[in-house]
Amino acid sequence: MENITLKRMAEVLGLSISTVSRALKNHPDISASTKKRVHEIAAFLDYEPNINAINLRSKKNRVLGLIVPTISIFFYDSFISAIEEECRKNDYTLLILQSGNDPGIEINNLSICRQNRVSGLFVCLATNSVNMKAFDKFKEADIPLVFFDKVPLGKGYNKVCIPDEKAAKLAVESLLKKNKKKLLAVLGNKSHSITRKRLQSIKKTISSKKGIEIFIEHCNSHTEAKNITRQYFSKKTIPDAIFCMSDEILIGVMKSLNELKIEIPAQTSVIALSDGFLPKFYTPEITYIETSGYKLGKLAFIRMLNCLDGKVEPVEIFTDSPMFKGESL
Amino acid sequence: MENITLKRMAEVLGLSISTVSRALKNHPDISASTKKRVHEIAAFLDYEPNINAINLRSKKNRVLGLIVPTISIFFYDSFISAIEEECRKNDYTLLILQSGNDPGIEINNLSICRQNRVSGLFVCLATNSVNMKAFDKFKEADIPLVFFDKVPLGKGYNKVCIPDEKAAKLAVESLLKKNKKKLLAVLGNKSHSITRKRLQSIKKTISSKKGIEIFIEHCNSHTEAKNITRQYFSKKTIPDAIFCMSDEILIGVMKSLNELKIEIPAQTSVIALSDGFLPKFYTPEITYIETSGYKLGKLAFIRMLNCLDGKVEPVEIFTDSPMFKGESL
DNA sequence: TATATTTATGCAAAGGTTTGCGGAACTGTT
DNA sequence: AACAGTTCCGCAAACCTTTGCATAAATATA
Repeated sequence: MENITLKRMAEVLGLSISTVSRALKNHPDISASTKKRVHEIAAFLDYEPNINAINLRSKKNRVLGLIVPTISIFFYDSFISAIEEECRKNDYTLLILQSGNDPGIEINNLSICRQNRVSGLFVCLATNSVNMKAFDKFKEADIPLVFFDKVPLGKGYNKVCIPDEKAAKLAVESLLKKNKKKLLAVLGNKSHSITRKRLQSIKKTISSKKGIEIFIEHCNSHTEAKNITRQYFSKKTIPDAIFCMSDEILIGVMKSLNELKIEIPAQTSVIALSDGFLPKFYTPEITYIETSGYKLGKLAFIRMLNCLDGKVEPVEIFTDSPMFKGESL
Repeated sequence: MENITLKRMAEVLGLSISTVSRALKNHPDISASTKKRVHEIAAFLDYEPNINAINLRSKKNRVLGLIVPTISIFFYDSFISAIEEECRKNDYTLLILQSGNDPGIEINNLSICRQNRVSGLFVCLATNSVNMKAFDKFKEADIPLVFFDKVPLGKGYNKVCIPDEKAAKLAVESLLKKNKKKLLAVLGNKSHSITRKRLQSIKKTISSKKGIEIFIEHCNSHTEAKNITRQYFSKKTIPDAIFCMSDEILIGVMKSLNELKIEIPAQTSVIALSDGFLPKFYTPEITYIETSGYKLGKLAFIRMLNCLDGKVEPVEIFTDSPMFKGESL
């Protein structure tokens, strides 16, 4: 089926292309009657402007890139969901790419983004991304970069983050308030910025109190989290509280506790940083500090719009992270 | 920063645009030495072809659309993950849009897809989509449509599906084999094609057996599933098995069973159709028939490529759906 | 040496849209 | 009747790439 273009409609109506174009945009130069005719034929023929021509002409692509380790994991999916919503509302097209946590693929994805002339880019770094050179090229090209979740170290980047320190502090304080003395903290990959921040905050919060024993463990998957938990809870004296850094870790931890028939909170308390979906499906429901991918997405998008508007000074901003009380403390 | 174009490189090298273009594509007309010079400068300047110009010129967009009720839910996220992988491998750009189960937004999304001149479109219908007219326009325009999961009724569409009948049958048979007599089947929205198919298969499977009691319930969320389950399990005589049509339902059902401290499988058995992620995190692990979004995505993509290759006769194809045994029967 | 062939490159058009500028055709003013 | 001011519309260029065709230079053939 032939594509409907301005040219085609111009022919049909006996007008010039420019007149048709202006009529569709309600340009004041065009008479009301002509506008009416043009709009009618456009509706009748289901005219849709060719976005490639528009982009080419305007040298601006209303496309935003989004690079994420994987789509199908808690947090990222809700982040993406928020970004998609906003893109749709703001007439942006969203180009989603997965890195699979592979820095090589990540570089490739950046190339795809440049080919697609993205106007801006959301990035959650792969675990081992350390060389920021490929990202810096975007900055040089004045393409805004907004990092989220796994963000780079340096000062010169836009970062939209969970308030890691605050959230971890809140969680640990809640445990201390319940007089817990022997804590197990299960954290994610050491090299992640979020892991470092959360760990640091935990240590700092503990340090002001006396007589608290804490075990710090790192893991890369729910399976590892499960195994670690089993080790600790197969002993005679078990921790009286567990801090889970993420949903993925919570899953592993809970699996172990359930298998070992550890009663929550009678034998041990559980608190997690979580997107909020999972904790409600355990019994008892798990108390958690919300780390909402959806909220983070909304925030990241606002920051992106600001960047696109010219506010390019890199900033670091945070979502709120309220506590939701379950029955697990 | 100025954009690097063929023209720019041609100026730098003192060549014509066409020569540069051909050199980059290793056209035999161009001398080896010229090719070398061109490739070098292209690499040096980080040249990336302008995809809009290419698309405009070729009248073909390597863009695939994907419309889904929501990204952040089991099954869809893994479906999307599979599609993204394949798009990346095959040099397609993926345009993901959420309908929020709203037929109005769905129509809008179709319009966005047409603006973006998608070459093909994956669709999971919104709950209440009944008017296929907007979709049929794509068929008229020879833009392949591949429906998945929630598919339309008629014959004339490509459908990539879970083998609903087979999977439901397998699940129910497993329950019957364990001598279960009083079944609760919790299903999703009545108007979904998948619900109808699964229900029909359940009834048929039961009908050949004598003395089986079955309760059919429909719901639209895990909350509803939870409430329904509570009703059934607060009575004196409780069902001795539950069939959960999806992960979302499984979540609600399990929440109720856990709250009521119903022992699985001692007091009641549980079986589900599931993407496979959740069942492993319950204790005991839930036996499930796999309905893999990831596999479905891979299959859908293959079908899409075939369509784009000209094999346009609409077909209905199915993934496999093996059973994974947990301890819940 | 004159002609035919090969090799290497350039010209120009097309794809669809936007927009500055110019220009008819009118309306209204002296 | 001569002029200025409106109103409405069209021309053409630009955005970047690809590609059929033409052309110039170099080589081979007679």
